[in-house]
Amino acid sequence: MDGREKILASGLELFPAKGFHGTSLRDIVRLAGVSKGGFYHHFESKEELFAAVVERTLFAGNEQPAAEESPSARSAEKQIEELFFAPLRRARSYYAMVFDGQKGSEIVRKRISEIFHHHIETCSKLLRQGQEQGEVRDSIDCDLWSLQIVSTLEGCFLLHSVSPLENPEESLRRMFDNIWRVIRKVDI
Amino acid sequence: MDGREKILASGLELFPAKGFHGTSLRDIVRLAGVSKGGFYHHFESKEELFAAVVERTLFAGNEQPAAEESPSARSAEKQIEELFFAPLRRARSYYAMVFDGQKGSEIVRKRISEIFHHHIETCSKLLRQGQEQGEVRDSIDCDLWSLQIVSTLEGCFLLHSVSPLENPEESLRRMFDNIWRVIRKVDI
Amino acid sequence: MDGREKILASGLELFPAKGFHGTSLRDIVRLAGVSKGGFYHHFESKEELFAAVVERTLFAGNEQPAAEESPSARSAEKQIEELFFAPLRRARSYYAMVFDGQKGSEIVRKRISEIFHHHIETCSKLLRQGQEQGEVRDSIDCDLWSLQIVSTLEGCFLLHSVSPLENPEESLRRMFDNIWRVIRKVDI
Amino acid sequence: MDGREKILASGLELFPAKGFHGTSLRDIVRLAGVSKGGFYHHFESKEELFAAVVERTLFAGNEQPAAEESPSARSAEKQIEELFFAPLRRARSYYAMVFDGQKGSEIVRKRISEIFHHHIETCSKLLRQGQEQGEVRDSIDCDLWSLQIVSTLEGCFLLHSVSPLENPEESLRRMFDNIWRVIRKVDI
DNA sequence: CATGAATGAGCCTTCATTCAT
DNA sequence: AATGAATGAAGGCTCATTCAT
Repeated sequence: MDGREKILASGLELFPAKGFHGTSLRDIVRLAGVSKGGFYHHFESKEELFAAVVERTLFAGNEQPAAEESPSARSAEKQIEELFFAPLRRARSYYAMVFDGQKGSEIVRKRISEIFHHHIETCSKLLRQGQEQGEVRDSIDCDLWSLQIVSTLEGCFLLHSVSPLENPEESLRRMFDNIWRVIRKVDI
Repeated sequence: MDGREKILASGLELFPAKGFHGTSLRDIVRLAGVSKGGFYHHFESKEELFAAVVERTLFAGNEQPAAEESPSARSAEKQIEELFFAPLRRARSYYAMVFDGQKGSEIVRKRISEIFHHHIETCSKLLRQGQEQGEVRDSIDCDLWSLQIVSTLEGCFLLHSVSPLENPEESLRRMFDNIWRVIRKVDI
Repeated sequence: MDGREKILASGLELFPAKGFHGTSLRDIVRLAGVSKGGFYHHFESKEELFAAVVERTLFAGNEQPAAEESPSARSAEKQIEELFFAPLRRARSYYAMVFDGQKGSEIVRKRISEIFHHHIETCSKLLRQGQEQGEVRDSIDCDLWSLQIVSTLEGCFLLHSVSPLENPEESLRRMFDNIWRVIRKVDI
Repeated sequence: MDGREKILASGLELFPAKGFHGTSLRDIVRLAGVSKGGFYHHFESKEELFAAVVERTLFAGNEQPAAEESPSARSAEKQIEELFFAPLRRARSYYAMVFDGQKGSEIVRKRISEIFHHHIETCSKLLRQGQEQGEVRDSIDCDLWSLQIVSTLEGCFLLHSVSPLENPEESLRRMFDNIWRVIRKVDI
């Protein structure tokens, strides 16, 4: 493993664990066993290393499905599943890396966690109310659908925040409709 | 508007725009028109202000639906919609605030944006392939459902990263099933 | 107990425990249960309070012997003993208060402690060597006299540092002679 | 003289003159002619430099006697004298450095000085009273022995305050006895 | 008498980056 | 290619003190 690779490995370990700002160059070069000069020999800046680490984290191991151009024999479902299930473990690393605001701040992390839970529980309760009032199908698992609704919305907000969607409100509304078409008691 | 309120207003403006680490106390107190000492008279730390700003951003204006205990006359759908659509605008602020890693780093921001787009497009392409092969309903909007799939997964990862779900893989798989039950050509 | 007295009591508690610089006005007024304004109503500055606390610590309870002018019936030994033994307990408070340099600095405190011990042990060892070589009386307790020698010297340095003696080297040498006249094997 | 040495030299000059808290890093690096970053390249903290300076002040030049293991030809008296007289000049630096409480506070310094003098004078007066009443040998120099008594006690308090003695009262009493055995008129 | 919000200079420390060797 | 001493701006935060109320 040469210098560049050792530095990348350090980044892969430190950024997810401590975030961008929580990781100093000193940490990186110490773990990698290179000098500061050595670091700048391989990377232009700390940021460049971070970008490289994000890249590896999100992509490592699933470039193949994307590259596939010809209609595949495998089902779309299978392929999509593969495309997204593989990153599950990497995903936490990724968010940990990028969600820098909460690092080192138990106060903030806890508060955000509480807020998310509050959303999920409120939604779940409303779904159960809907069941009681004959608006929502009795057969659905309110906790699961609550998670699904909140996940969808949070995910959409997230995507929109990183790179603006053209018409986020419209998109959200249509995704919302998709969900309600399934869980509403009287199908249209 | 007294000192504390002016500081909060500054935080509400600066954190979403420049992230936690990108916003210095100097920026905050200058904008608020108070002294550094004044800041620490009202808040214990920069972090405490950040937590307060996160709170306001995510909660301001929609505590009411949660508080409602008695079965409401309004439909669950309507209420859930209200619960989550109101925060749409605030949400971007929120993610911008918390997604600190990308602040001040155009390289990284762009790369993450590219990666998300790549996911969405790959998924969309696979859905179209599925339509061609008779696996996926012809009537669905592949772009919308691709966005919905990616949003759901990203949102779930996000929730899991902030506060671990009990069985994230199982939950993800069941949400995935929910989706495929709708878009698969042959209903079960 | 009025305001001034409550503040003094706080100082008496905090300065010995945390030193001058380790004790903030905030600590003082909080413990005393007065406002900052209240503090400055009773004392001109933090320093003035410190001086008042030093005063009380070193003098409380033994002004009497000093005031006594007429030849007393009690023996000088008894009186000197009373003069200096009473402050034993206060003394630690006093030094703790004034030895500010080591507060909050375990490194420094430990090092100084080591150095003192090293002095005492070295001296003790030399005395024992002296006994073996017939220079020092066999009957003396080397550990005790080592402590006595070091105490005398440290104390002299200390006095000299706070307010310069006229001829410290001469004084030290004569005190040293006083000691050796007692412990040397062959009395002159 | 390299960076580290220049910084140490600055510490050796500034800490004794202005105390730990009275000396700012700015002072140190300015005098040493290095940058703040440079300082932290050589020392972990201001405290570490302080510890290093204490070390040099108290030990420079007299490690040798301590190292000597084999019975020496020189007399114990000579060696002890060397061990402790050398530090006389350094001692003032040392106490000045560590007695931070009085720095910048003429009020306090003066008061402490007064108190010490008061002790010495009171003791001297009592000794003279003892001479008049036939309790104390006429031949002793009351001023010198007063200084010796106060030095011994202050030194003992000091040692005890920095690192507690096992039985300070007992030790004090025995040292006191040692002194009185010499100065009391009627030997027992 | 008493309050406590406000001050702002100053504190120690960290940081990514540079460059002579 | 590699080193690591040096940089110095900027960081968050504390402090004794003041003063309008």
